[in-house]
Amino acid sequence: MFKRIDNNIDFAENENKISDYWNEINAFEKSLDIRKDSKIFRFYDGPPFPTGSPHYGNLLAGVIKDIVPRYWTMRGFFVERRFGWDVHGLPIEMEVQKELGLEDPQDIDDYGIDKFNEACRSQVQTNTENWEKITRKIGRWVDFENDYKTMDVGFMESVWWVFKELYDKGLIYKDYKVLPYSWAASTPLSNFEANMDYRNVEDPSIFFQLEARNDFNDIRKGDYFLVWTTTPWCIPANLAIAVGKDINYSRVKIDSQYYWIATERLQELDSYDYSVQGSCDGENMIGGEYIPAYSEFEKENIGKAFKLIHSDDTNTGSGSGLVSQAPSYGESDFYCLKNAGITAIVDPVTLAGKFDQSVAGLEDLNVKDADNVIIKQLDERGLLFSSKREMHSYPFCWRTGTPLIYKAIPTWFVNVEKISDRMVELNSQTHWVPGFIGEKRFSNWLADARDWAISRNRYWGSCIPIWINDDDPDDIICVGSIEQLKELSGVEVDDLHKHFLDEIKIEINGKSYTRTPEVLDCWFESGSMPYGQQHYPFENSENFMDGFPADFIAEGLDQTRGWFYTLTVLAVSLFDSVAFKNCITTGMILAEDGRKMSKSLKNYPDPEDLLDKYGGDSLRAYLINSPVVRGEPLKFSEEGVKLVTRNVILPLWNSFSFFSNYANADNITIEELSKADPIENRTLMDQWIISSLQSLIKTVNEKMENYYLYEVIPPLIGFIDELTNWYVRTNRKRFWKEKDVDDIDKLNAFKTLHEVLFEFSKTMAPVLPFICEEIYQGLVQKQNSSIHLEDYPEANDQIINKKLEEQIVIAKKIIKTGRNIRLNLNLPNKQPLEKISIISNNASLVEDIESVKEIILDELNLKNIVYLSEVDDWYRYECKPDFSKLGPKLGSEITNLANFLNELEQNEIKEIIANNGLSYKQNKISLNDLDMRLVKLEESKSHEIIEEFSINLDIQISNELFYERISREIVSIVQKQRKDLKFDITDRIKLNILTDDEKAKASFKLFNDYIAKETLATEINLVEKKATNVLLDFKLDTVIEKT
RNA sequence: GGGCCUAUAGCUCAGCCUGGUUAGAGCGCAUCCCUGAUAAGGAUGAGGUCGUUAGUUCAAAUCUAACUAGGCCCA
Repeated sequence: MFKRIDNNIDFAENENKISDYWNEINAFEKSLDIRKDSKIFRFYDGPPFPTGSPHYGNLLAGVIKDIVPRYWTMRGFFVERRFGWDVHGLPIEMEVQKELGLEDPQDIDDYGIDKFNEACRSQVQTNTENWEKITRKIGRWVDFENDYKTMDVGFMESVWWVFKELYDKGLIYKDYKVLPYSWAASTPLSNFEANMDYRNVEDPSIFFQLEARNDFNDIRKGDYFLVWTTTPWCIPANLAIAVGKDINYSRVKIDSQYYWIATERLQELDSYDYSVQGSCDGENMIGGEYIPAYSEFEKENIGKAFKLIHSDDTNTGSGSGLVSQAPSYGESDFYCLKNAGITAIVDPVTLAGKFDQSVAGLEDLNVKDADNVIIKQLDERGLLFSSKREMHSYPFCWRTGTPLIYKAIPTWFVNVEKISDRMVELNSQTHWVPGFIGEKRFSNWLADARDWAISRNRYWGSCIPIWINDDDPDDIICVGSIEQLKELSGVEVDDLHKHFLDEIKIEINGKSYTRTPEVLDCWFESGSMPYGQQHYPFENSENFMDGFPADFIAEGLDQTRGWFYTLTVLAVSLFDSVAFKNCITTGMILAEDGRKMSKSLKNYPDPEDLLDKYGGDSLRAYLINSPVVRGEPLKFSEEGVKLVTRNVILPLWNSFSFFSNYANADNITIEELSKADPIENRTLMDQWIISSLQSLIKTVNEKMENYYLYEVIPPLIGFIDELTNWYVRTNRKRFWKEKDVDDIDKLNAFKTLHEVLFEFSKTMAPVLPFICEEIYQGLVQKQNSSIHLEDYPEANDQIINKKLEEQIVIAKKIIKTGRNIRLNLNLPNKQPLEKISIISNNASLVEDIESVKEIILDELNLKNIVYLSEVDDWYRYECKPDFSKLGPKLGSEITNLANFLNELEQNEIKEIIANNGLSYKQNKISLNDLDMRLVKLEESKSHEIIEEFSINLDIQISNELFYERISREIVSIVQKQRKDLKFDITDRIKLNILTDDEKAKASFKLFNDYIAKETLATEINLVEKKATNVLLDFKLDTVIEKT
């Protein structure tokens, strides 16, 4: 027995029940178990940071990472889905620091690194619960028990292996790198982190003057270079001045002094009385020497530094065209000096962001506080030319909120530049969706890749496994496993965190080695996840390659520089291979106002609340049917989620509840359904909906196999519309026919709908796992079953009937136009009409329409279709060139042709049609190259053109037709009454019709059987009486009661 | 400063790759119809200098260039 379904379903609550059911029967485990020996489809879960609760971007990624694995599982693959956690790194450390009230690294050292790291470990565990809850609510099946965390000892050991492999290949080196540096967190940051908090702040903008040491080309000894900077604190470490070799510079006289400034920046001197004494290009100045503002580092670097050098970054948009260069404090400065052959570097600033003791007057000053002191010192030395303050955008530490500085830090690098060409080459093997992400954005990024700084001066992370000789910094040992560490040090550890390793010394031949203190960038770990999650190569080494590279990964656009990149760098370095074969990249989800979603602005609905309101399926459908799956941004709107619920989920549910309720009412069982006719003996509509579904399945499989999710969802949703608005609506009557009248047709209808719902919910199951499960359960009624254990449907070409599908398209057009005619003439559909004329001389069209005749008659409430071939009585032709076809052939001549065609007479056009074309100025033009349009001869509301033919509705209403109208109105009234009185759909009634109108009585006489049948009236009486309710142009009452 | 993406109806977006003379949908709005599957459905209508400018072309929303604005990533 099929169940009675309450239409007022609460989707969220229902989903919760389904989740429980899945847990009960271990559906997820089972779906993996039954595929255990199948071919492997390898999926990598991109590890999220478990800080805060998941946002819509995480949910979107989760949805895609659910749809694709569900699909391939149903296609018969074994798809392991292990949840991954990226638990190391600054975010967690900062959370813990805040909780423990530890402000800076000194505090952490005092508190104890061991206690601090253990606090981080337990913080991770508390944060993960939220994720599990929401993951369940969006219906994602993923293994939380057999998850991997980057802090697992196995994972960390694999990271060591990765590191050592790279080290052995010569891809790891140590150098200075100028990095965004947070003095408060006492650590260099990634550029990514540095970009997270740019603020507009006021900083000094000063011109200072440095004296030329010697004559050099056009430069005279004693001339001053006007140098510009917005970071005065860098001046003590200044080692060069950058000019642009193609920029023109002027030698200017003010009073008795000579200054050099870019010619285009002379406006800076407008308030001075100056005269230009000469000029030359920067090219000629390169190599000139000057006397630095601070003498502290002069001696050791004189001759090597304090020179004019070229920089591409010099411009004349602001400043003076001469830029102060301090290689320790600016990345471009660092590279400019390197390119100019200057290797000197000085750095008087400590890791705490304060000056050390080397510069007089600046001792222990924070760099930002030093700005003013330095300006004063310059002034005292007569070197300050001018000073003001300017607003500009400056990076701040995203965690501590203090300004970042740039600083040369001893850093461990991966030599990415060495492999970047190979990365680009290999990347072409990966199938990116959408394509432009991989072909353009990611490929460009790989081509321009810079070496990757992988060390962090922090605590909670994988450790760099390098031990350095205490007496010789060039003598280092890279350790690749716990076993090797034991051999070298005699200590066996079962945890590889910093507080377990820092104490371990390696002694060899009387030499003592100590571990380098840095930890690894946590991106190094996320890039290592293919190996880490398997504890490769310490375990799983035999079958590792079965699942590498991944068949599929998915993340947001932001990960092109993150996870996608680190996976690629490491896979190319280790195996000369891509890390993933298929990658779906999603766009960013913005708030409805188009800005970033921001917790403080509260410009978006809370994900959990939203899920509780609309359910996971709705959110899934909304996200997956949006621009994000094409890599474009989505402005998230709750209204959009609501609309999807209404337009997709509800109609689907309604078509199921329709089936189930009527099957229940008629006691139809699954066994009985099997007695239905084979498809080819069922009605055209039955064959049509089945054929449409098979065509859909074909398309869906094609698109899914290529990961084009955004081309899958629209056809799926389109089918729901076909099913509910065409199939169910046009076939309703067959379902509620009385028993014993036409049982086999009824059974066929039920069987068809059952079949279609069954196949369709399987097709839709990866996308909408909850509602499809619920429908499936209702349809199959099998204990411990789940739709997600089924095989995915594959199209059966035998039952695809393209011709029929096209015929229905024509029928739909006729029905639509017919309804329009009724609307314009104020002829409601309840009024039956005698006939419709199809006006065409195309025999095959007549044939097509004839085969779907019944549908048209039914939908338009007509008695007959007639075919008229005297088209001249109805419409004429207008003829234009088909520009897209003839344009390339004729060129400018096409305008003349258009004019020529426009002036043709009807008989001339007909001749063209008869000749199947014409010749025009030596060009043969076939009928196909022309654009024929039909135009009505007379203005008529009942006659309309439909592309290549026209229809005319007979609008004469005979008495008989009007009586029939009345009977339909009566049925409608009674049905409404039944509904208002909350009668069950199966309740039989006694019906009294009260009226004294002659037409109504006539109608009753003719149609009382019809009325009785439609309203399930077992008894029906006409009572001659004055009535009160107005019906059409008379009065009539109906009274019903249950029998 | 660089790379990539976006700009089309009041709002959200198709169409652009492959140029073709009537630029489409959904929502919203207005009017109407239908309803014993309906937190529904259907129809009709109003609503567009296709971001700006220049170019290529017989023909530009579509191709090219520059510009403007926004986004993402990088510097």
